[in-house]
Amino acid sequence: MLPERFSAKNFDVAHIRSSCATCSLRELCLPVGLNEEEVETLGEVIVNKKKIQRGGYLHRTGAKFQALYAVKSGFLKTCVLEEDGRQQVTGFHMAGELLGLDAISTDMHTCDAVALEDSEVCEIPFSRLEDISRAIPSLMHHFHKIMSREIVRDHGLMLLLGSMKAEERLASFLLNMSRRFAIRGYSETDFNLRMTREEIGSYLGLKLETVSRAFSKLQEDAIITVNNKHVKILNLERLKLKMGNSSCGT
Amino acid sequence: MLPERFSAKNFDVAHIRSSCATCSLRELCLPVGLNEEEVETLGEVIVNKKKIQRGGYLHRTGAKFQALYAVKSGFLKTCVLEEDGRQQVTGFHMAGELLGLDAISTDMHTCDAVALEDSEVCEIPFSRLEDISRAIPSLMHHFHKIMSREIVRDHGLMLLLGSMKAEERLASFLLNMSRRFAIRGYSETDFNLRMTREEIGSYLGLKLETVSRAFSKLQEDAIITVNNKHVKILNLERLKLKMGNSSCGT
DNA sequence: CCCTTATATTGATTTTAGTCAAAACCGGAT
DNA sequence: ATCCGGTTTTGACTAAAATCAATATAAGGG
Repeated sequence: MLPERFSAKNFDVAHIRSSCATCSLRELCLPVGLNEEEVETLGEVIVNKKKIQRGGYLHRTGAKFQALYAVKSGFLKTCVLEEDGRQQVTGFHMAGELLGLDAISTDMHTCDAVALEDSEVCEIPFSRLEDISRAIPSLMHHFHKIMSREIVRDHGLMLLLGSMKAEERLASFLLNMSRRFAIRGYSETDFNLRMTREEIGSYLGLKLETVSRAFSKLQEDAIITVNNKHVKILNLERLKLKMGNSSCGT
Repeated sequence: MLPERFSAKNFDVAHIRSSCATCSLRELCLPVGLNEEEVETLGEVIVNKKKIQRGGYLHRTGAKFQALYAVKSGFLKTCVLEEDGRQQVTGFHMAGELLGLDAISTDMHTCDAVALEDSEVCEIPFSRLEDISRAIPSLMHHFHKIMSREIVRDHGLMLLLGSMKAEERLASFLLNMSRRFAIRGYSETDFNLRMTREEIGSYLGLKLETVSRAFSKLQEDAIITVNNKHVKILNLERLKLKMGNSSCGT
């Protein structure tokens, strides 16, 4: 039931003092293999727990950067906006994921982070994280990996935005959601989306009507069923095929 | 003539022993304000200088990650490819910029890096950079800023790919090139592009014909002149307007 | 519970970019 | 200089998604 990562050998849950630390550790140190003392050290960094109501902002563009945020529970989106009001959702974020990496660059947040459902995050003061990184090289290295992974993820999204058709984009998106739910121990074929068609569209570079049509098309083809935000994947394999081949099949 | 950054107060060119170090320092430590000793230390990290011929690969997808590369001279592109042959140029890179950040994530390069003209790069062994970061906190922090900036850059590109029309994308691209040439002391209104229309198209999520038409359109409107790879920006302000407003003006 | 508002679906039409094809152009090699 | 392959431009046509518009459906507040 629980995600596989929770069984990591070097990790003993008894050493984590707050449940808040747990959430950050999941992303930040579980795969590192810290010893008990190191986990203690890190646990001390993660101080504040914040609750954000559905629709509330975790941070806004331009706000001073103080801390990274590890999502403890809930679901958030991040989005950047142009002066002319154009908006782009740059990501959806669920438990165990890290937010705010973009803000290190200029000490200001470059995007809005909005809760799509009531959420909890842990604050990780960044300067303290850097200090501790010096003492724990494996933590530093792991942090670098996390940042790098974010870059790789963005490149994947650029490929999607630059070269896929509407249906392929949606298939890709659904498979991504599916995988992330699976990692967290939820069903990979049956889930509720938290975001609107418009938000999906923004993320995928499509208008909401196009997203809706793409959903309908996948349903017609009996690859998924969709009722509003509730999605069932009937045929994972065919969904993967949809993503890969614009020329092949219907 | 020389970019403004070269006059940074805490930087004395006499302490840099190899010209190779110079190139990396430009990206990696100039803005940090290292003292002389620290610059020495960093200088020792940057060992190999590599030359890559036009058309040659700096690294290929899947290759083992050993080092970051700082571009010393020349011009490179990075691109990711899908199994089905689909390709997306994820960036163009010129002197002073850092390549390979994506590879930290999995210890493998996730993209190809190809020289678009004869180029030179400095190798920065990553594990040594991490070691030295421990000794020089400001260097570590600056490195984090560089990674973060890459994420911000990617978000900008996602906004472009997700919400701009062909002409806006091209305008945005030309302004980006213009700015980067300007930083390096070259003309911001008169330059030669190193990449083909196809590569520009891939980067912008457009087909080469569409790129060509967009060039022609900007020329018709007397905003630029274009002869093959040679571009002159006649009216920077109007070019900026093109980028910002899909609805406004012709 | 109903009412109001936000969200989602579907259709008709227009706009945009992609595709296919031909011609012009450029640059490097002989 | 000339030839050749790769690149660029332009045109005609097609495909895809955006836009406009009308309903339909769901969700939240009183």
